[in-house]
Amino acid sequence: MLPKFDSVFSIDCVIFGFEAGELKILLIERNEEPYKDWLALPGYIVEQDESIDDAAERILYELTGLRDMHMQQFHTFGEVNRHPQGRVITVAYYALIRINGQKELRPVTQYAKKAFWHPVNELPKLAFDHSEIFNTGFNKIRRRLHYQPIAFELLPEKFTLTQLQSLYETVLNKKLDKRNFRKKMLSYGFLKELDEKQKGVSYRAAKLYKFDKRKYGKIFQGEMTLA
Amino acid sequence: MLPKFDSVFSIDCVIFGFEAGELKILLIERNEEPYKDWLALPGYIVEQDESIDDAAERILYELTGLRDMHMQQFHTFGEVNRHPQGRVITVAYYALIRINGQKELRPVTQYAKKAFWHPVNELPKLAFDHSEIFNTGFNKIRRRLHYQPIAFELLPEKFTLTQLQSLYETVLNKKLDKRNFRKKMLSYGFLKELDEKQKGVSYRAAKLYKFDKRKYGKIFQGEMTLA
DNA sequence: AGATAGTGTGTGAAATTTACACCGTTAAAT
DNA sequence: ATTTAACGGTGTAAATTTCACACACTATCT
Repeated sequence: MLPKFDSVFSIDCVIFGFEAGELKILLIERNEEPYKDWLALPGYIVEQDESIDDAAERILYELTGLRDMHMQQFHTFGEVNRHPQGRVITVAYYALIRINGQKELRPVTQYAKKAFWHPVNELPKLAFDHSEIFNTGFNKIRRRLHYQPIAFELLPEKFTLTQLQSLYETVLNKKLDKRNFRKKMLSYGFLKELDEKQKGVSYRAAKLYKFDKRKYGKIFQGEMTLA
Repeated sequence: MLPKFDSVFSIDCVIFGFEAGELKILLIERNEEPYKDWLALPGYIVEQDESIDDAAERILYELTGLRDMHMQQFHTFGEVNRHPQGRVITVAYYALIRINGQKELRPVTQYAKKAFWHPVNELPKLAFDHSEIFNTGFNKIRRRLHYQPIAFELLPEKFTLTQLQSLYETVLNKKLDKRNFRKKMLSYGFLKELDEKQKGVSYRAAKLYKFDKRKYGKIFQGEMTLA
C-alpha cells in the first residue's frame, strides 16, 4: 500500500525543443510508484519554503539536469482524482529551449531513470493526466507564437529564414508562403542579418540571422502579431 | 497567535461587472483574521474532495451569494510569504457577469461581513496580494476582449451598440470610432437586431441587439478578432 | 558537365483598416 | 409651441495589409 497524502502541490513541466525540423518535448521515465516505468512529464512536489517558480526550476533540474530554463506557468490542474495517492494539485509550466547536442540530459535524483527528447507527434500514453497537460500546453504556445517572439527560443542563435519558417509551419501545422513570410518577418526590423552563411550543406548556403532582443523591445512593448 | 498551516490551496475570484458605464469588481469586507475588516477578493480554502473548479463556484457562493457563475482560472500565485499564516497557494479565477440590480449580494458564511461592487478605478489597498491578483486578471480580460466574446457577458441581454462600444472603450481604455465600430461589429453577423427599442431615455431611443451565441459558434470556432 | 536541392526575389489584386461630419429623433425645459 | 440638449444613425475615399503566385540563381556532388 502506498502512502496517502493530503494537499500536495506539484509542478509539471512541458519543455519544447526543435530539432531536425521536428518539435519535441522532454519526457522522463519514472523510477517510482505510482506509474513506475511509465513515461511522464518532468514533475515533482513543491517544498514548503520555495515559491512555485523556484520549485519549477529546481524540479526540472533534478529530473533532467537542465538548469536556468525560463519557464512560465500556463495552467493549474486540480481534479480530485488526478493522482492515485491523494489530493495533488499541479501547476504546469512550459519553456521553449534550444536542443544543442551539448547539453546532456542526466537526472540528478532517483525519481527518474532517464530524461530524453521525444517528438510531439506520436506521443505515447503518459502517466497521470500528463497527456492532457501536454495538450493544453501545446495549444498555449501555438497561440502565443502569434504574438510573442517565442520562436527564437527554440532556434539556435544563428538561423536561416527557412529554418524559422519551418518552425512556424511545424507549430502551426500549416504551410506558409515563402515570399510573404520572409517579407513580413524582415519588415518587423528585429532580425539582424549576419555576414555569415550556413555551412556544411550540399546546396547553396543561406544567410544567417540573429534575433535582436533589444530592437524587439523597442519596437513592441510586449505586443506583436506574427505570421 | 494565529494557527499555522501547511500546504493549503485556496481560490480567489476576480468578478467583473459593468454598470452605469463603469467597470466594477466584486469585493468583500473580511470578518476574520488576518486582515480582518480589510477589503479583499472573495476567496477561501479548497476542500479535499472538490475540484478547484467546483471549489471556485462554492467559495464565490458562500462569500457573495452569487451562484452558477462561469469562472475560468487565469493564474496561480505561489510566493512563499503571500499569506501570513503559512504556505497558501492560490488559484485565481475570473468571471464577467451582468450586474442586475435584482441579484442580491449576501454572504452565507461569517467569513465575510458583506460583499459589494466597487469601481475598478480608485481601488483601495486590498488584503494579502489581492491587488496584484486583480491587476493580473484585469490585464487578462483586456487581452481576451480582442478574441473572445466576453463583452456580452457583462452587458444586459438586450443592449445598444453604444453600450457595447462604451464597454470596449472602458476596458481597453481608449476611444473608438463610432462608425467603424458599428460597421465591424455588425459585419460579424452574430448580433441580432431586435424589434425593440431602448426605453426611459430622454433622447432618441436606440435599437436593441442581442448576442446570438449559436451564430457565433458557427462562424468562429473559438477564434475571432474584435475591435 | 549535368543533376540536385534549396536560396532569394516582386507585383498586382483583393481585403481590411482608418479617418472623418452631419442630419435626425426624442424628451425635457422654457 | 419652440427651443435645447443629448444621443442615434449613416457612407465614402485613401491608405495599409494581406494574399496569391513562378522562376532564375548558386553551391555541392557525381
